[in-house]
Amino acid sequence: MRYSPQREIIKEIVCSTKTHPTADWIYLEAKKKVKNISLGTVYRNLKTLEDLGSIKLIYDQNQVKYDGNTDHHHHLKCSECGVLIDAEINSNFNEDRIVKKYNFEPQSTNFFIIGKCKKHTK
Amino acid sequence: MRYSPQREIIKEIVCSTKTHPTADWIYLEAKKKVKNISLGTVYRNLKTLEDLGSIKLIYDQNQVKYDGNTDHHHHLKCSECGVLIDAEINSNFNEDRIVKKYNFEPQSTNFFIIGKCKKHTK
DNA sequence: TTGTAAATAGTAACTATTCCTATTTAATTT
DNA sequence: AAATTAAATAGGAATAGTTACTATTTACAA
Repeated sequence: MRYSPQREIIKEIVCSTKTHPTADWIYLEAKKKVKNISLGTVYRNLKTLEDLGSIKLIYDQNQVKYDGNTDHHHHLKCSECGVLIDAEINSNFNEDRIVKKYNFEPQSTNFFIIGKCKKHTK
Repeated sequence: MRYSPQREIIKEIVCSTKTHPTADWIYLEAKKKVKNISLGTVYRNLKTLEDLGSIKLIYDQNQVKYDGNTDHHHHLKCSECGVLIDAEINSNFNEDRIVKKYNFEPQSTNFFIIGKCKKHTK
C-alpha cells in the first residue's frame, strides 16, 4: 500500500479523540490540514483504516461513527446528551445456554448500555 | 387516532413474521394487499406503530429493521447469513461497577451477539 | 529522470428516509 | 342519509449519508 498523507491525517484525527466522530466531522477536521481534501477520500480511507484494523466502526443507532480505540470494549450511551463512553464490561451471559437453546455459536459481543452519564445524573 | 386499513395491514405484516423485515420489504408485502399504497405511508405508520408500542425498531448495523416482538429481548446475529434471532439473554454485567467506575446510571441494555446460527455450524 | 499504478479531487449517482401537498376518507354532526 | 371536517393517504420532491466514476496528480521503483 502506497503512502498517502491524507490517510495519515485521517488516522491521526480518529485516533486522537475519544468523541467517536462521524465521517463528516472527520472531513471538516481534515480540511483544516488539507484544504482541498475530498469527502470521498475521507470515506475511502476510513474504510481502508478499518480493514487494516487501525480503527473501528460503531453503529450508534443509524449513525456510523469511528473509534480509534481498537481494544475490545463496549459503549455506554447517554440518553440525555447522546455521548458515547468507552467501557470495559465483564459480561458473563450464559454462553452454554445460548449454544444449547438456540444452536448458536457466539463469536463476539456488542453491547450498548443506555442510561445517564455523570453530567445528567443528579 | 383514526382507523386506517393501511396501518392495520402494516401491523399485521410486521407482527406475523420473525424475519425482522426492512421498511422496503414491508412496503412490497403491503402492496400485495393495497396495490397503490405509498412508501411514505409505510414509513409514517411504522413510526406511529413504534410510538404506540406495537412494534420495535432494531438497528442492525446501519440497517433499520422492524420487530413485532415487543417483549424485552436481545438478538443473535449470524455472521454467515445475517439472520437475526430473538433471544432471551440473562446478562449479568456488574451494574454497580459501571455506576462507580463511569458514574453512569444504566437504564436499558441492547445486546448483539454475533456468531454462527444452526445452519452454519458444522 | 522517466514510467506506472495507486491515490486523489471533484462531481455524479444512488439509497434510505422524510417532507410536501392536493386528494381521499373515516368519523361526526345535522 | 347528506353534509362537514380533520386525519390519513398517494405520489412525488427533497434531503442526508454514502458510494461510484473519471481525469489528474503523485509516490515510488527502475
